[in-house]
Amino acid sequence: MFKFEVLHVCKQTGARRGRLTTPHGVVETPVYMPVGTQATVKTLSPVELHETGSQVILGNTYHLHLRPGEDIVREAGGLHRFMDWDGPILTDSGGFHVFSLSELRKVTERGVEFRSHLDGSKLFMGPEESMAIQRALGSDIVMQFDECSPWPCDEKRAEAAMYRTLRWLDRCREAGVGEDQVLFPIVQGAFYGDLRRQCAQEMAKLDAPGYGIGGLSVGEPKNIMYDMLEIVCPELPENKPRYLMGVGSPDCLIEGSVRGVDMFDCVLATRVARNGTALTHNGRLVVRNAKYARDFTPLEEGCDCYACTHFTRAYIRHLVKADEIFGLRLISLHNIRFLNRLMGEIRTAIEEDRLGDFAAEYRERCGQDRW
RNA sequence: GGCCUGGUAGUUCAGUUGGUUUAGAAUGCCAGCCUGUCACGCUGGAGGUCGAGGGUUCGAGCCCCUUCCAGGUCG
Repeated sequence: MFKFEVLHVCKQTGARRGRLTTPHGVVETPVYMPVGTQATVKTLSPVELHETGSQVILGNTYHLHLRPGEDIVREAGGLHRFMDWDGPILTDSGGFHVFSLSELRKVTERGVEFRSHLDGSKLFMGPEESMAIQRALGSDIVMQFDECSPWPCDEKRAEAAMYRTLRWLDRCREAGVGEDQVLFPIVQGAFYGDLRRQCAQEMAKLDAPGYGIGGLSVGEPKNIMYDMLEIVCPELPENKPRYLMGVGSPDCLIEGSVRGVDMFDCVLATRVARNGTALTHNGRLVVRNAKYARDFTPLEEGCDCYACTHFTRAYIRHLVKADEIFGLRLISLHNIRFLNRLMGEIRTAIEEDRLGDFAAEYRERCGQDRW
């Protein structure tokens, strides 16, 4: 029921054009996955998500565990039915969030003791707990419970986290996932090539159904992230999908694909949307800016999304300035559509063996930090 | 017409017995930021002849006089 095929490898770059088959549908890769942390991609309905061409979305174990609690989701018939999304869902393990969101956390070999950001209550999550929660959620792809190192991070600490992630992976496998679920290990090793290589090699031996690459895009320069990808990807099995976690600025999606990544997720598109920034082929467009007050053109000329085919920059700017929710929805809709279209262009470029040219063109047009 | 009360950033207001240098805040405005989303914000910036004029004083947004404006109230 779960399968990944590499359909074509770009002759210019080695990038992969693939197809992932899950119990809830087929996913063409490379793919961008919108993030629905709390069982919703903020401001958008599942119908709208489908209209943006989204193929698979994320849910977050940490958040859904705290609220409403996985027992309620299970009673509802699983996450798909609970939120009425019939496509594939990938769930994060909660490992990252007990580090990034929770104060007063205490990491031991058994797991992580942390305090809820909601009410301060003391909670515990380890590999077994994470697996149990994700089984209850019923996602298609389950991520292992891992330990993510911060940026910067000394090598000793990074090594310890990497080995602990390997040990926790064993326990996740032992605890097991549901019949219609698959478990992805997560390659750690911070910003040390040797650690990354070693971790990837160890995990590759398991011939897992797919692999996460974690601990990147946590504040380090992009070039370091790209270096790590160049070390990790060649070590992973060719016929298994590679998922670069938390990455999703347009330039990173392209550079990641070039280096052999198949799946991406990111909150950036929806977060910046809620702050009045649209993504376009010419870089970011801060539609909130005064210069768009009388601009009666769409966010992006030629875009086929609902926002661009019906509304102007002037109108959307007005909505954002007036704090109208509809404005945030329209930009979210556009941004997700934009990334899905971008991924489509990347897939086509791979099929036509010209992703290298595509990437070069993009770099020239937008530069690295204008996206 | 008489008597009160009040006029300080675009707006709503603080400004202690007249005395620390560039008169503060909120909001709005302008800009930047946001990469496995607690939250949605976070950071910075511009903006005031303190209604006007005169006076007292070493020194006035604060005190005095005149005047204009707004609101209230009495005839």
